[in-house]
Amino acid sequence: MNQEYSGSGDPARSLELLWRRRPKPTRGPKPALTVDQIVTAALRVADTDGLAAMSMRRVADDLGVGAMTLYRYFPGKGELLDVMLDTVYGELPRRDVPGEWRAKLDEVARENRELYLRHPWMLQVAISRPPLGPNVMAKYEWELGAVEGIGLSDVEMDATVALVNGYVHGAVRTAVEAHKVILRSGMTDKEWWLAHVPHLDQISDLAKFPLAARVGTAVGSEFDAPYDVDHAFEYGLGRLLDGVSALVVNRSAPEG
Amino acid sequence: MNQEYSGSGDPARSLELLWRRRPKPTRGPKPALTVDQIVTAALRVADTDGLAAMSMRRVADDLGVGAMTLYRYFPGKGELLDVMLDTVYGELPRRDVPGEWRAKLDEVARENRELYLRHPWMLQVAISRPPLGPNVMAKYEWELGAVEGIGLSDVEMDATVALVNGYVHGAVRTAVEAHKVILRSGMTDKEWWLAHVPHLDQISDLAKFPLAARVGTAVGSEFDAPYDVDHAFEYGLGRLLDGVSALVVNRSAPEG
DNA sequence: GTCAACTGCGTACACTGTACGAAGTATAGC
DNA sequence: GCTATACTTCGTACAGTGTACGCAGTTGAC
Repeated sequence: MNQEYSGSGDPARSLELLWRRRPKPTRGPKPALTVDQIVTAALRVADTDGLAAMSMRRVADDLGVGAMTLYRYFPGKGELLDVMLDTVYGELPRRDVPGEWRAKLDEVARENRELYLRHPWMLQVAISRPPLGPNVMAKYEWELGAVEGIGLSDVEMDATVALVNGYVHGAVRTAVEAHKVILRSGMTDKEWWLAHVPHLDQISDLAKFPLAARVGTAVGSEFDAPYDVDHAFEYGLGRLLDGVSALVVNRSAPEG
Repeated sequence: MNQEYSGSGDPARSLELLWRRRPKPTRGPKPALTVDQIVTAALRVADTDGLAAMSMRRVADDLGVGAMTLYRYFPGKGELLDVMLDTVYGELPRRDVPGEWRAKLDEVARENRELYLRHPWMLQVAISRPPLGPNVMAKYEWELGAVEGIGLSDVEMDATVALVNGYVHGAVRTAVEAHKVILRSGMTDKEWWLAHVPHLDQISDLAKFPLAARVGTAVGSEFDAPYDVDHAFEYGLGRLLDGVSALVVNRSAPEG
């Protein structure tokens, strides 16, 4: 499976694609496709068969054109990924939760989680710099709104949003990988652990790792139900927001 | 660039490789290589030229053998990656910091960070299930030791360690990607932002995203020095440990 | 009518992991 | 010492990948 890279070519060309501001050509044959058609087809492939299946040839095949045709619309695969990302970010409801910052940040985390679960291929795209399309901009604006006016500096606001997003990314990726490996191997975590323990114990006395043996067994026994994946997510998010809370409280009472 | 997958084949064979417990063959020609030699060569390639360059052919070339020779020692690339991972985990100093759990968890985070920075290719390996080699076991044992005896359940201990490790993984990956993209594009974040803003403002009124424009500019202006990357790491880690602290304090005084 | 701009796309290149099978070598058992 | 067998190295082949290049056909501007 591939970890793809979002594009970092000519800014003007990228923004043109993201905002669909490409000037229509006057001469020459009418283009047979549109950017939207290609993005839709690519998203269909990625959603159903995963990012690894989303090759230029496969997307072109699904559209009934030759592979090289796509390069008339996108400079390369990276730019196509950029537009795919911006497009799915448009699915975020971006609800404005009433109340204090914590409820808002919580909503940010949950909506992002839902989005990742709906489009797991997103987790495999390394975004070095965000594609500045309409939906990415709106997402960032909405996320910053959750922590605006609570006493954080601009840089701290960005760091906080990035912290939450980073957490959600990592947590969902772990959960999705865990699920995929169960499908691939046909073994649950418990079965996997139980298949290894006898060999491991024979090769090297497990008593040398008492905590690992105890906790590993406890985790293996309890983490078979999907409930526990949700539970792990809630646990981490709770800790994270508690941590942000400690900072915010500090800022509200700067005498500390 | 590839995101590689660690192997999930036959447990007995994998453990044999990780612990170097392969029974020596009696008949036939003497093997020209050892597992350690191959792992060392593979690590050299990955460390210097990145994970994408670490192909079976390249490693074999560096060893002066044919590509298929490696398959006499490893079932596949995934298993080679497993042994590489376990090997580099052996570089962790695993210092026992005196004092309370927070200092110990802090040390866990910092040592893991150092390791990722020394072997950035680790960030691209999707570990669905950890390779249960000697160093991975020792690492897990050491990490659990940081949160043992402070009132958490076994599952909570595992979740806490996973939370810290997940944070470090995400934070370092972001920092490393940011650094790589600067080298690739020849632009700092600030330059990149300043190259996009004019086009962006022309395409769509930036005033529609007031927070994003304000914070984006602030972040772009301030985050050019390496100091700030460290600062972001410290900020996130501080928040995280604060959050864990809130839970631990709660457990110490169960009347809450 | 001509030309330039534009379209789709076939072919080619340098890669990847690894299945298969051929050819050579060292040893266990006699 | 001979042979069968287990074991080695490794060349070739296959089905993929992104995309550079260039050709052929189509359209609107002049």
